[in-house]
Amino acid sequence: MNIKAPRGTVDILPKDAQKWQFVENKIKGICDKFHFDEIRTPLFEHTEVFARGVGDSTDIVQKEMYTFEDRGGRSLTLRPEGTASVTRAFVQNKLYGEPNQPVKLYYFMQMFRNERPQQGRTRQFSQFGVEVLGSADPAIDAEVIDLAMTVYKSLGLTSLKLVINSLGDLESRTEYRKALVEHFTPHKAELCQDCQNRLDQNPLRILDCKVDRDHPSMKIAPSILDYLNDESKRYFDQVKSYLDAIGIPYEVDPNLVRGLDYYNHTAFEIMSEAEGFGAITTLAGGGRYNGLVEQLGGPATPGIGFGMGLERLLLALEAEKIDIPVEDELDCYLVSMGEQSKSEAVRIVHDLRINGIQVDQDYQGRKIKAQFKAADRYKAKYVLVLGEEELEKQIINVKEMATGEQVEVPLNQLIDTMKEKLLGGK
RNA sequence: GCGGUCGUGGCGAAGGGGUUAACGCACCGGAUUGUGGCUCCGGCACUCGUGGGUUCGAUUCCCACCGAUCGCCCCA
Repeated sequence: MNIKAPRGTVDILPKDAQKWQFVENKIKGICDKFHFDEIRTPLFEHTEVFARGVGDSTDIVQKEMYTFEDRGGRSLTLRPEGTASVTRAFVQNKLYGEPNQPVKLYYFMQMFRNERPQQGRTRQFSQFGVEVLGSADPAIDAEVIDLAMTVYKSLGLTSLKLVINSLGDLESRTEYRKALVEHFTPHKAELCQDCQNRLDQNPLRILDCKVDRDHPSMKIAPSILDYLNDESKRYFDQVKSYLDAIGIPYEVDPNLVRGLDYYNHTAFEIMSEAEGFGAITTLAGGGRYNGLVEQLGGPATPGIGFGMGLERLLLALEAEKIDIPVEDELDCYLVSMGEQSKSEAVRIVHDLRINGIQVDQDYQGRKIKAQFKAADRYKAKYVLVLGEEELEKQIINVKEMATGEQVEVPLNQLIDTMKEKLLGGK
């Protein structure tokens, strides 16, 4: 039997799980302020959802999906990203018919992509994401970006860079695509294999190719910004002016095209510039996808969202040396000895717990001294000592570990006493 | 899919062809027959990722494979 977790998957052990909880709770609090509601969708979808939603020409669909057949011969795929799934749910459940529009959703979901793992990239990973469906107001674009930035800032990150671009509407994009094909075709033979394919399938993606980055034709390639029609240009300007109004600095990068097919108008990416961060610096990416709902069979509905990598968020926190508070103290530890005290100990532990007191005891058959050592290791604030003597007198010894002071408490007053000490009498 | 580095106890880590594989941390027991954090003493790897080869003999040398990790393409 292979007892190792599959490549590209990791266990999140208790110490780290606390960090995850902290981060998740923080983010949920922010989503609440922004008035977003949570959505949860299935771990897998019919393969077409991603093939059509994400786009056939993308790396995700072409080589990274975990696709399998179920027993009925249906092709299913573990979700590689959130937007297509959420949009499918939006269409299927007719959320476009809800009175409250736009529909503002957030999610915490596991994603799966079959890639070679490295720092900040695993085959199963976690994303926090947001999708707003039903509004084409540039102010909501700014709000979505604001939400992402607020998450990072509230956790204490400072070395961030927001990059934005506009891919324009369908008309602008079509014009631009034509111009790019014209521009690159004479150089086709000099481009990398990937880019030669991209020229036919998705010429925009040539722009963010790292291999051909320094090719002379790249530097003089037409810019999308020159091909935006008036409406697209106005939309982009408004998004930028709202960002200015909020006070979020950004950098416009005409080469930022994003990997997925469904984007138009606003595209953005947030990167970490922290020292010692790995080779992968993208923390979050997103954009507007006004045609996606229709593509998945719903009524024409604009949408915008982003996906934020949580593993990368935690890496960024580490890189900026931001400590996440980890709760590692224990209110009480009960030390008992002797057969008779054991059943009394079991009862006391139960009673304390249902009265709101955190307490644990020994289950290893340890001696007194070792039980105290354990209590010390657990950073117990109080040790409750129960032995034959105490039992006989119907009392229990309560020792405060920090001071070493120990007092006798009648058994029937233990709960009140501990509530008093730990919960301030509440 | 491709390239670099690495693979010795729970963790960190030394070593090097030859009777018992350092050391540190952690853990367990004792000194202290019912009280922690300090100290001292003791215990804790049928064995050095797996398989094969060289050799009288390999954890140490060679090969293959597997795994981890970092990087490339791309992305969260």
